Amino acid sequence: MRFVDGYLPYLLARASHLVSGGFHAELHRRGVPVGVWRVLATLADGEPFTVGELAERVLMKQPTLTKLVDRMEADGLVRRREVPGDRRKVRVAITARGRALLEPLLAAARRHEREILAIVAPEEAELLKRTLARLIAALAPAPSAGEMEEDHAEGDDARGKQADAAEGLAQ
Amino acid sequence: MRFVDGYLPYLLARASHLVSGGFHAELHRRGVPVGVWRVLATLADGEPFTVGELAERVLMKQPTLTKLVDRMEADGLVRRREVPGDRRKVRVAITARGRALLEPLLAAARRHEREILAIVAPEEAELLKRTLARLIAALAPAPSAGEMEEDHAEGDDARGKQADAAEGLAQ
DNA sequence: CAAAGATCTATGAAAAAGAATATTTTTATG
DNA sequence: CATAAAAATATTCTTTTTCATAGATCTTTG
Repeated sequence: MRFVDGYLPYLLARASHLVSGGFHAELHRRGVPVGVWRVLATLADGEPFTVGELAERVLMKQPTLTKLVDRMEADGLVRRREVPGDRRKVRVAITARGRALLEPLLAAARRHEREILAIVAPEEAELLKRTLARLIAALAPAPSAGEMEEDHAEGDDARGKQADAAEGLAQ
Repeated sequence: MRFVDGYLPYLLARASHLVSGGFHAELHRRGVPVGVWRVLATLADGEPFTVGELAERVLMKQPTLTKLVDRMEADGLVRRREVPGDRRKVRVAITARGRALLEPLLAAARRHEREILAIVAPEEAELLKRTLARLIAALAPAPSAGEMEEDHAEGDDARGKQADAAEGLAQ
């Protein structure tokens, strides 16, 4: 057996690549860049994120995301709003237009996920998700404990959200 | 819970990103681009691959890989050799120089993988790998049944090695 | 409280990736 | 067998990403 075939990082990378591949093809047909999808999906529930937080979540470098947000803002898909307490930060929120673009993509994504999940047994799928979540929790940078303020009054967007609990970070 | 937090493709992508992240930082310190590592690791056991096969395995587009191979060939890390039966194809093989660069990276990669595996229970880790392998097998393009000829006689390279790392690093 | 350091986003130049297509060789077809 | 279609790699041109750093604001501390 070749080295990479048993190497966890490679298995993860390849599985990720293949799993996302099908949906990315779908995005491509619709003319939606992958980054745009990822940003919109992350902002789906209406809670805005700062550029840094968002970059971390969409797995991009901060300058890359800044420029992507520039483009998306120009297209009216998201907008920047200032953060009350801290004028260095900027929060990125989805707009109604962004939501309109996102909606059918979300539906397609759910369909696609179902196809993927059909490949493995249901309990196995559950365990897979849990294990991945554990890896993520153990490796993701700790949210700096001040990230859970609640004050972003929605302007043009309706939404409710649910800032959730502090991360485990045991290990 | 946010949409993406339960969405398998995202869990895979983020876990992959975080898991590889630590090692990529190590590569960066050593001045080795990620693509170079991936190509060398894929060629580690000496078997050469055509550009297309290699691109599929290292998760790059073919033109991207062609250009990476150009650079690596210029650096003497790999070399192209023609394929006997088909003059369209080119096989990319690791060189002694490439192997020399790879060796310590492999050791570091094994160390890193051990750290990661320590996060989850051993049986869980095994199941994780198996599940990922199953997804990959189900989604990867079928090898066209003619890919398994054996004739790559090594020219300038010594073969067979086994740099395995000791290093505890349990946690 | 002023200065130094840290944090956050943006920017600019350089490198890499991507899309489309050219080129060469192989395979299939009438 | 000639020609059309397919396949594999390379190339060109454009867009995106990356690296390094600037600019601005916040935090710490002597």
